[in-house]
Amino acid sequence: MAGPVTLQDVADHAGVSRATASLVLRETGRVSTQTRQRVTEAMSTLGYVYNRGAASLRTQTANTIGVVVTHIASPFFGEAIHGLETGLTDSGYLPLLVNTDDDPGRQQDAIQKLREHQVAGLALVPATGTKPSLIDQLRAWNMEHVLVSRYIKDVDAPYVGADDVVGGRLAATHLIETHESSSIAYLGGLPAIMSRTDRTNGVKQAMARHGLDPTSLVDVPGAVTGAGGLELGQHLIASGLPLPDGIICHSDSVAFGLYRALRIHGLGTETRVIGYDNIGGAALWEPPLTSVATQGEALGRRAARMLLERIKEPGAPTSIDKTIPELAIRQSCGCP
Amino acid sequence: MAGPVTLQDVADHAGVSRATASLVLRETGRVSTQTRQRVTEAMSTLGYVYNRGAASLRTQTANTIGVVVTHIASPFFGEAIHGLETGLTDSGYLPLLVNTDDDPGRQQDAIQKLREHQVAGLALVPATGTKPSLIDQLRAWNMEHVLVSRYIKDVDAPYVGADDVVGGRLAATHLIETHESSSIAYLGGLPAIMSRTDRTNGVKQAMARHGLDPTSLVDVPGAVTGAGGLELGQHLIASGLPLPDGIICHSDSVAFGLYRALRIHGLGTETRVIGYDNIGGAALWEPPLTSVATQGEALGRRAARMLLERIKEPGAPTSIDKTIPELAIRQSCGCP
DNA sequence: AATGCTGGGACCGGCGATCTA
DNA sequence: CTAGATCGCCGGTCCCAGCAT
Repeated sequence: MAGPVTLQDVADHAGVSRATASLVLRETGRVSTQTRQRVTEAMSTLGYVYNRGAASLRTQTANTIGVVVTHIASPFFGEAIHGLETGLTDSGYLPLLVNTDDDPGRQQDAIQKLREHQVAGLALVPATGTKPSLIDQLRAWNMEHVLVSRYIKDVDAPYVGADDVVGGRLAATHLIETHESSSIAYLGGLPAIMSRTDRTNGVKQAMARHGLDPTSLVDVPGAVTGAGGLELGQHLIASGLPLPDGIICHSDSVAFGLYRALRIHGLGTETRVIGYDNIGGAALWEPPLTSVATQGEALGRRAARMLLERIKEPGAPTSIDKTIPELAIRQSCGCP
Repeated sequence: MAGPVTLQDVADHAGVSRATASLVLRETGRVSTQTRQRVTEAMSTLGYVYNRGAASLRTQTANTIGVVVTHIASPFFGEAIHGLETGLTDSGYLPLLVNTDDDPGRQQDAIQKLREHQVAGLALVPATGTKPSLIDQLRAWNMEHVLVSRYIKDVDAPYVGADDVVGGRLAATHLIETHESSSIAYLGGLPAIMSRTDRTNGVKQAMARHGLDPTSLVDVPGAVTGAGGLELGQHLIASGLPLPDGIICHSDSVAFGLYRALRIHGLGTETRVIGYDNIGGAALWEPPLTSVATQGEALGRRAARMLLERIKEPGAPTSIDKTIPELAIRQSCGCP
C-alpha cells in the first residue's frame, strides 16, 4: 500500500536478492533464464517502476539535458526545439526546458537550477548580453554545452548554427543580381547579437562585389518579432526617405510585420522583401516570402547530436557546425 | 579534485555536522547566526552545488513536471508551452518536455519515461486516439495530471482549455449576423478530437438560431497545419461547388493555408474567413485575420496553476476550466 | 528544568565490487 | 568458472538523543 514498489520488493517476491533483480533489470551480467523470468514476472505483477533518480545518484550520471532558450514561442525556435527534442529523446535523453526571455539574469538562474539537477549537458541559445565568463564557468563546472543559433564574440565554444555571413550575402546577391536593387536595408534583430553582425557583413560583401557602396546599407536594428517588424516598417516609411529597393529582414516574422506596415500605407508592392529562416508560414504568405532557409529543425537535431557526442567524449576539442543556408526563392523578392 | 563537493565537505570545512549544514541550506530549524555564516561561507568557497536528485530520493518528492505535447512547433502550442513554462518555473518547478507528434504509442512511452523520473505531475495534450484507460492508469499511478486544450470524451479528468462550443458559435454568429453569410464551412482539424466536435456543434447552434439548416454546414476535416489548410482549400475549390459565404478554420495556420489556395485560384477576396486561436501572426496577415482568441499563453499558465494546486492537494475533485473565448474582429471576415 | 543548538546515524532506491557455493 | 548473495555507497534528510546554557 504505502510507498512505491522497490527493487527489494521485486527481489523478495521472486525469491532472489536485490542485486540479482538489478542484473535482470539492466539485462547485464549472468542470470539464469529461470531466475530472469521469475524476476520479470514479479516486476509486472507488482507494478514495479524504475527509479531513475536513485540510479543516477549512484552512477553519477543523468539522462536529462538542459535546454535554455530565449524565445520559446517564436516560430523559428519552435522548429529548433522540435529538432532538439527529437534528437535527445531518440537517444534516451529528456530535455529540461527553460525560457529566458532573452534576460541574462534569468539565464543564470536557469543554469544554476539545471546544475542542481545534474543535467548531463546544456543546449543554450545565449541571451543577448551573455558575458564570455559564462562559458568559462560552464567549462570549469565540467558542464558539457553547445551554443545554438547564437554565439558569443571571441569565445571558443561548441556551436551549431547557420553561416550567417553567407546568408546575408545570398539574400543581397539575389536582390542585386536578379532584381537590380541598388539600395538595400537590413531590418530588425538586436544589434548586439553576432548573427546580425555576420548577416549585415554578408550583405555588405555582396554590395561591394557588385559596385555598391557598403556604407549605404540602411541598417535598422530592432526586435525580432512581427510586432517589431511592424514598428520598424512604420518608422522606415515615416522617415520620408524613399523606400530602399530591397529589404532584408532579420526573420520571417519581421518580414510579416514589415508587410503590414507597407500595406497600411498602401505600399504593399513597392519594394522587394526577403525574410530569414524560412519558417513554415513563409510559403503561405502573400506574396509568398522569399527567405534564407536556415532549417531550424535540422539545426536542432544537429545540436542534439553534437551535444551527445561531447557528453560521450568530454575531452573533445570544440567544434563549430555552421551550415550553409540556401535561398528559398518565392515571389516577395520580385521573382515571378 | 575528484567528484563533486558534498554537504559533508561543506560541514567539515565549517566544522559542523552534515545535519547542521543541511539546516542552513534549507533555511529551516534553529541555527545560530555564526554557524549559519560559517556554513554559507564554506559553501561558496568550496563551490558547493545542491544535489536535488539526492534530496528528491530521500524526500520522495520531485520538482519536475512532465509536459507532453502533440505538436511542439505549432504556433498555438508554442504560446501554450510558453505560459506553462512560466507558470511552472515561477513556482520552482522545471518542465520535462516531450513531443508525441500526435502518436498515442509515443505518448505512452513518454509517460512511462516520465514516471521513471518521478515527475510531480503531468500536463498532457492528449494525442488523437488516446484511450480513456490512460486516465485510469494515471489515476491508479497517483500521477497528478491536467489535460490541456484537448479532452477525452466521457472521461472525468482535470482540464484546461477554451470553451469550444462558444468559440464555434461566436465565429458563426458573427458571419451570419454581421455579414449575412448563408452557407458556412468548417475547415481542418482532425475529426476525432472533441474540440472540433464542440466547435462544429457551436457553429450548428448558431446556424439553427438564425434559421439556417445546420446540416448544410460544409464540414471538411483535415490536418491542423498550414499545409493542411492549403490542401483542403484546393479540394474545396476543385470540387466545383460554389464557395461557402463564410469559412471557419480550425486554426489560424489552416486559414493561412486556405488563403494561399484561394489566391492560387484568384479567389483571395471571394469569401469571408475566420481563424482560430488568434496567434501572434493573425493581426499581420493580409487581410488581417479575424480569429477566435483562445489565448494560448494564459491557457498554459492556468494549466500550470491547476496542476500545481492538484499536486499540493492530491485528493481534490477534478475541476474543469473552460475559458470563454472572444472574437478578435479584423478584416478577413469582411469587416471594414 | 526548560530551551536552543548540534551531532549521530538510519534511511531513500538502486548499483556494483567483492565474495560464496 | 558460473549463478547468485552480501553489503557498502551515492548525497541529502530527518528523527532522536545529547549538551550547553
